[in-house]
Amino acid sequence: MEDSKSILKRHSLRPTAQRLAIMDFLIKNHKVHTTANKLIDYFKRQNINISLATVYNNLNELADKGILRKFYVNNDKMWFDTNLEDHYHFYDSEKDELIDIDKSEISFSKSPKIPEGKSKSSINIVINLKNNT
Amino acid sequence: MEDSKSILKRHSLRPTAQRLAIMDFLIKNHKVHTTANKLIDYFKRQNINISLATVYNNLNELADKGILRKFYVNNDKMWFDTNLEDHYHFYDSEKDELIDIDKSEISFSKSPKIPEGKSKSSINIVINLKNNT
DNA sequence: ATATGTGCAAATCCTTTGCATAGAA
DNA sequence: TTCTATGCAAAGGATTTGCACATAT
Repeated sequence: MEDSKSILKRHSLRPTAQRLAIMDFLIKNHKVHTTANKLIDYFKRQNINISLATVYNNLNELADKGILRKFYVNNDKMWFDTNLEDHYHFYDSEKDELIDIDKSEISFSKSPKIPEGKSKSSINIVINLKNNT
Repeated sequence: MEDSKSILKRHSLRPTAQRLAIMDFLIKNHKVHTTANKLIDYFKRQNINISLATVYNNLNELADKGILRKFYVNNDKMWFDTNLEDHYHFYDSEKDELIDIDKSEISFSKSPKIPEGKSKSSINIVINLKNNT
Protein backbone atom coordinates (compact mmCIF):
# COMPACT_ATOMS: atom_id res chain seq x y z
CA MET A 1 0.00 0.00 0.00
CA GLU A 2 1.18 3.48 -0.84
CA ASP A 3 2.59 5.27 2.19
CA SER A 4 1.86 8.76 3.44
CA LYS A 5 5.06 10.23 2.13
CA SER A 6 4.59 9.13 -1.44
CA ILE A 7 0.93 10.13 -1.51
CA LEU A 8 1.96 13.62 -0.45
CA LYS A 9 4.79 13.70 -2.97
CA ARG A 10 2.40 12.64 -5.72
CA HIS A 11 0.25 15.67 -4.91
CA SER A 12 3.22 18.03 -4.50
CA LEU A 13 2.55 18.53 -0.82
CA ARG A 14 5.60 18.75 1.42
CA PRO A 15 5.88 15.94 3.93
CA THR A 16 5.94 17.98 7.10
CA ALA A 17 5.67 16.27 10.45
CA GLN A 18 2.10 17.52 10.86
CA ARG A 19 0.95 16.36 7.44
CA LEU A 20 2.54 12.98 7.92
CA ALA A 21 0.77 12.55 11.24
CA ILE A 22 -2.55 13.42 9.65
CA MET A 23 -1.95 11.14 6.66
CA ASP A 24 -0.84 8.28 8.89
CA PHE A 25 -4.03 8.63 10.86
CA LEU A 26 -6.11 8.57 7.72
CA ILE A 27 -4.34 5.58 6.27
CA LYS A 28 -4.40 3.62 9.49
CA ASN A 29 -8.12 4.31 9.84
CA HIS A 30 -9.43 3.43 6.45
CA LYS A 31 -12.98 4.65 5.87
CA VAL A 32 -13.03 6.86 8.91
CA HIS A 33 -15.25 9.87 9.54
CA THR A 34 -13.70 12.70 11.41
CA THR A 35 -13.96 16.37 12.20
CA ALA A 36 -11.21 18.88 12.86
CA ASN A 37 -11.86 18.71 16.58
CA LYS A 38 -11.95 14.95 16.77
CA LEU A 39 -8.55 14.91 15.07
CA ILE A 40 -7.03 17.46 17.43
CA ASP A 41 -8.26 15.44 20.38
CA TYR A 42 -6.80 12.30 18.93
CA PHE A 43 -3.42 13.94 18.46
CA LYS A 44 -3.47 15.44 21.92
CA ARG A 45 -3.99 12.02 23.44
CA GLN A 46 -0.81 10.96 21.66
CA ASN A 47 1.09 14.05 22.73
CA ILE A 48 1.37 15.18 19.15
CA ASN A 49 0.79 18.90 18.87
CA ILE A 50 -0.84 20.24 15.77
CA SER A 51 -2.71 23.51 15.75
CA LEU A 52 -6.33 23.70 14.80
CA ALA A 53 -5.54 26.02 11.91
CA THR A 54 -3.09 23.51 10.50
CA VAL A 55 -5.56 20.69 10.81
CA TYR A 56 -8.16 22.70 8.91
CA ASN A 57 -5.69 23.83 6.29
CA ASN A 58 -4.55 20.30 5.68
CA LEU A 59 -7.94 18.66 5.66
CA ASN A 60 -9.12 21.24 3.17
CA GLU A 61 -6.06 20.75 1.03
CA LEU A 62 -6.47 17.00 1.07
CA ALA A 63 -10.12 17.39 0.15
CA ASP A 64 -9.14 19.64 -2.77
CA LYS A 65 -6.72 17.00 -3.97
CA GLY A 66 -9.41 14.35 -3.76
CA ILE A 67 -7.75 12.37 -0.98
CA LEU A 68 -10.67 13.10 1.31
CA ARG A 69 -14.27 14.04 0.93
CA LYS A 70 -15.67 16.99 2.83
CA PHE A 71 -19.33 17.42 3.70
CA TYR A 72 -21.84 18.49 6.28
CA VAL A 73 -24.45 16.50 8.14
CA ASN A 74 -27.68 17.82 9.68
CA ASN A 75 -25.93 20.04 12.14
CA ASP A 76 -23.30 22.64 11.56
CA LYS A 77 -20.14 20.63 11.64
CA MET A 78 -17.78 19.84 8.79
CA TRP A 79 -17.00 16.17 8.34
CA PHE A 80 -14.17 14.54 6.46
CA ASP A 81 -14.54 11.08 5.05
CA THR A 82 -11.78 8.85 3.74
CA ASN A 83 -14.23 6.58 1.98
CA LEU A 84 -14.11 7.92 -1.57
CA GLU A 85 -16.56 5.49 -3.05
CA ASP A 86 -20.15 6.49 -3.65
CA HIS A 87 -21.98 5.84 -0.44
CA TYR A 88 -24.45 7.20 2.07
CA HIS A 89 -24.61 7.58 5.84
CA PHE A 90 -26.43 6.78 9.01
CA TYR A 91 -26.06 9.52 11.58
CA ASP A 92 -26.17 8.54 15.23
CA SER A 93 -26.84 11.79 17.05
CA GLU A 94 -26.49 10.07 20.40
CA LYS A 95 -22.84 9.33 19.71
CA ASP A 96 -22.29 12.12 17.14
CA GLU A 97 -21.08 9.46 14.78
CA LEU A 98 -21.47 8.55 11.12
CA ILE A 99 -21.81 5.03 9.78
CA ASP A 100 -21.29 4.19 6.12
CA ILE A 101 -24.07 2.80 3.99
CA ASP A 102 -22.67 1.12 0.95
CA LYS A 103 -24.11 2.30 -2.34
CA SER A 104 -25.27 -1.24 -3.02
CA GLU A 105 -27.51 -1.19 0.06
CA ILE A 106 -29.86 1.36 -1.41
CA SER A 107 -31.59 1.04 -4.77
CA PHE A 108 -34.10 3.35 -6.30
CA SER A 109 -37.03 2.17 -8.31
CA LYS A 110 -38.07 5.72 -9.05
CA SER A 111 -35.97 8.87 -9.31
CA PRO A 112 -37.15 12.46 -9.58
CA LYS A 113 -36.98 14.49 -12.75
CA ILE A 114 -34.03 16.88 -12.67
CA PRO A 115 -35.03 20.53 -13.22
CA GLU A 116 -34.58 22.02 -16.69
CA GLY A 117 -31.05 23.15 -17.50
CA LYS A 118 -29.54 21.43 -14.49
CA SER A 119 -27.91 18.14 -13.79
CA LYS A 120 -27.17 16.08 -10.74
CA SER A 121 -23.78 16.71 -9.18
CA SER A 122 -24.13 14.52 -6.11
CA ILE A 123 -26.67 12.89 -3.84
CA ASN A 124 -26.56 13.04 -0.09
CA ILE A 125 -28.58 10.60 1.88
CA VAL A 126 -28.49 10.68 5.64
CA ILE A 127 -30.64 8.37 7.69
CA ASN A 128 -30.90 9.77 11.18
CA LEU A 129 -30.96 7.18 13.91
CA LYS A 130 -32.56 7.18 17.31
CA ASN A 131 -32.26 4.67 20.11
CA ASN A 132 -34.94 2.02 20.47
CA THR A 133 -37.10 2.68 23.47
CA MET B 1 -58.00 29.00 5.34
CA GLU B 2 -56.91 29.64 8.90
CA ASP B 3 -55.35 33.06 9.34
CA SER B 4 -52.13 34.02 11.08
CA LYS B 5 -53.84 35.33 14.17
CA SER B 6 -55.80 32.22 14.91
CA ILE B 7 -52.88 29.92 14.22
CA LEU B 8 -50.88 31.87 16.78
CA LYS B 9 -53.72 31.84 19.26
CA ARG B 10 -54.07 28.09 18.84
CA HIS B 11 -50.44 27.72 19.87
CA SER B 12 -50.66 30.29 22.68
CA LEU B 13 -48.30 32.66 20.94
CA ARG B 14 -49.12 36.34 21.22
CA PRO B 15 -49.99 38.01 17.93
CA THR B 16 -47.33 40.69 17.96
CA ALA B 17 -46.74 42.78 14.86
CA GLN B 18 -43.50 40.91 14.16
CA ARG B 19 -45.00 37.47 14.51
CA LEU B 20 -47.93 38.39 12.35
CA ALA B 21 -45.61 39.66 9.64
CA ILE B 22 -43.64 36.42 9.75
CA MET B 23 -46.78 34.28 9.74
CA ASP B 24 -48.28 36.26 6.89
CA PHE B 25 -45.16 35.70 4.87
CA LEU B 26 -45.25 31.98 5.55
CA ILE B 27 -48.92 31.64 4.71
CA LYS B 28 -48.68 33.74 1.57
CA ASN B 29 -45.70 31.67 0.42
CA HIS B 30 -46.94 28.18 0.90
CA LYS B 31 -44.16 25.58 0.70
CA VAL B 32 -41.39 28.12 0.85
CA HIS B 33 -37.80 27.57 1.95
CA THR B 34 -36.20 30.37 3.80
CA THR B 35 -33.36 31.31 6.10
CA ALA B 36 -33.25 33.95 8.80
CA ASN B 37 -31.31 36.29 6.54
CA LYS B 38 -33.54 35.83 3.55
CA LEU B 39 -36.48 36.78 5.76
CA ILE B 40 -34.80 39.88 7.15
CA ASP B 41 -33.96 41.01 3.62
CA TYR B 42 -37.53 40.44 2.54
CA PHE B 43 -38.88 42.51 5.41
CA LYS B 44 -36.36 45.27 4.82
CA ARG B 45 -37.50 45.59 1.22
CA GLN B 46 -40.99 46.19 2.61
CA ASN B 47 -39.78 48.67 5.20
CA ILE B 48 -40.83 46.32 7.96
CA ASN B 49 -38.25 46.26 10.71
CA ILE B 50 -37.75 43.05 12.64
CA SER B 51 -34.53 42.28 14.40
CA LEU B 52 -32.51 39.23 13.52
CA ALA B 53 -32.85 37.92 17.08
CA THR B 54 -36.61 38.12 16.86
CA VAL B 55 -36.64 36.33 13.52
CA TYR B 56 -34.56 33.51 14.96
CA ASN B 57 -36.58 33.33 18.13
CA ASN B 58 -39.80 33.12 16.19
CA LEU B 59 -38.65 30.67 13.57
CA ASN B 60 -37.38 28.40 16.30
CA GLU B 61 -40.59 28.72 18.24
CA LEU B 62 -42.68 27.97 15.19
CA ALA B 63 -40.49 24.96 14.45
CA ASP B 64 -41.00 23.74 18.02
CA LYS B 65 -44.74 24.04 17.60
CA GLY B 66 -44.57 22.09 14.37
CA ILE B 67 -45.65 24.94 12.13
CA LEU B 68 -42.30 24.86 10.36
CA ARG B 69 -39.56 22.35 9.83
CA LYS B 70 -35.97 23.29 10.56
CA PHE B 71 -32.96 21.64 8.96
CA TYR B 72 -29.53 22.08 7.44
CA VAL B 73 -28.36 21.49 3.90
CA ASN B 74 -24.79 20.79 2.77
CA ASN B 75 -23.47 24.07 3.99
CA ASP B 76 -23.73 25.64 7.36
CA LYS B 77 -26.98 27.52 7.14
CA MET B 78 -30.20 26.81 8.92
CA TRP B 79 -33.20 26.44 6.64
CA PHE B 80 -36.88 26.62 7.48
CA ASP B 81 -39.44 24.85 5.39
CA THR B 82 -43.19 25.34 5.47
CA ASN B 83 -43.82 22.10 3.63
CA LEU B 84 -44.59 19.72 6.46
CA GLU B 85 -45.20 16.67 4.37
CA ASP B 86 -42.52 14.02 3.96
CA HIS B 87 -40.35 15.17 1.10
CA TYR B 88 -36.81 15.65 -0.14
CA HIS B 89 -34.86 18.45 -1.82
CA PHE B 90 -32.84 19.54 -4.76
CA TYR B 91 -30.22 22.09 -3.81
CA ASP B 92 -29.21 24.61 -6.43
CA SER B 93 -25.91 26.00 -5.16
CA GLU B 94 -25.79 28.52 -7.99
CA LYS B 95 -28.90 30.25 -6.66
CA ASP B 96 -28.58 29.06 -3.04
CA GLU B 97 -32.08 27.69 -3.38
CA LEU B 98 -33.98 24.57 -2.40
CA ILE B 99 -36.58 22.85 -4.55
CA ASP B 100 -39.01 20.31 -3.15
CA ILE B 101 -39.03 16.73 -4.29
CA ASP B 102 -42.30 15.11 -3.44
CA LYS B 103 -42.06 11.87 -1.52
CA SER B 104 -43.85 10.11 -4.33
CA GLU B 105 -41.06 10.98 -6.78
CA ILE B 106 -38.55 8.72 -5.09
CA SER B 107 -39.10 5.05 -4.39
CA PHE B 108 -36.69 2.58 -2.94
CA SER B 109 -36.42 -0.99 -4.08
CA LYS B 110 -33.78 -1.72 -1.48
CA SER B 111 -33.20 -0.14 1.92
CA PRO B 112 -30.25 -0.61 4.24
CA LYS B 113 -30.38 -2.62 7.43
CA ILE B 114 -30.71 -0.35 10.46
CA PRO B 115 -27.96 -0.88 13.03
CA GLU B 116 -28.75 -3.02 16.09
CA GLY B 117 -30.64 -1.23 18.86
CA LYS B 118 -31.43 1.78 16.71
CA SER B 119 -34.29 2.89 14.57
CA LYS B 120 -34.81 5.38 11.81
CA SER B 121 -35.91 8.82 12.97
CA SER B 122 -35.81 10.63 9.62
CA ILE B 123 -34.28 10.49 6.18
CA ASN B 124 -32.64 13.44 4.49
CA ILE B 125 -32.09 13.31 0.79
CA VAL B 126 -30.48 16.22 -0.99
CA ILE B 127 -29.71 16.07 -4.66
CA ASN B 128 -27.15 18.73 -5.46
CA LEU B 129 -27.60 20.38 -8.81
CA LYS B 130 -25.11 21.93 -11.18
CA ASN B 131 -25.72 23.87 -14.34
CA ASN B 132 -25.55 22.07 -17.66
CA THR B 133 -22.45 23.08 -19.60
C1' DA C 1 17.75 31.08 -1.15
C1' DT C 2 13.07 30.48 -2.25
C1' DA C 3 8.78 28.61 -1.73
C1' DT C 4 5.63 26.52 1.40
C1' DG C 5 3.78 25.26 5.81
C1' DT C 6 2.81 26.18 10.73
C1' DG C 7 0.69 28.39 14.63
C1' DC C 8 -1.05 32.02 17.03
C1' DA C 9 -4.49 35.41 17.53
C1' DA C 10 -7.72 38.10 15.33
C1' DA C 11 -11.53 38.11 12.23
C1' DT C 12 -15.76 36.24 10.29
C1' DC C 13 -20.15 34.01 9.79
C1' DC C 14 -24.25 32.19 11.75
C1' DT C 15 -26.88 31.54 15.77
C1' DT C 16 -28.02 32.08 20.67
C1' DT C 17 -28.43 34.54 24.99
C1' DG C 18 -28.88 38.22 28.75
C1' DC C 19 -31.17 41.93 29.92
C1' DA C 20 -33.67 46.29 29.80
C1' DT C 21 -37.66 48.03 27.59
C1' DA C 22 -42.16 47.56 25.18
C1' DG C 23 -46.42 45.33 24.36
C1' DA C 24 -50.22 41.83 25.09
C1' DA C 25 -53.37 39.64 28.38
C1' DT D 1 -50.37 44.29 36.81
C1' DT D 2 -48.28 40.20 35.13
C1' DC D 3 -46.48 37.63 31.66
C1' DT D 4 -44.34 37.36 27.27
C1' DA D 5 -41.89 39.39 23.26
C1' DT D 6 -38.62 42.50 21.16
C1' DG D 7 -34.12 44.32 20.12
C1' DC D 8 -29.73 45.43 21.06
C1' DA D 9 -25.21 44.08 21.96
C1' DA D 10 -22.42 40.64 23.75
C1' DA D 11 -21.26 35.81 23.76
C1' DG D 12 -20.58 31.34 21.45
C1' DG D 13 -19.01 27.77 18.32
C1' DA D 14 -16.94 26.51 13.90
C1' DT D 15 -14.00 27.87 10.37
C1' DT D 16 -10.84 31.05 7.93
C1' DT D 17 -7.21 34.42 7.49
C1' DG D 18 -2.98 37.51 8.16
C1' DC D 19 1.38 37.43 9.35
C1' DA D 20 5.86 36.32 11.55
C1' DC D 21 8.55 32.39 12.10
C1' DA D 22 10.07 27.67 10.86
C1' DT D 23 10.88 24.01 7.67
C1' DA D 24 11.30 21.64 3.10
C1' DT D 25 13.31 21.92 -1.49
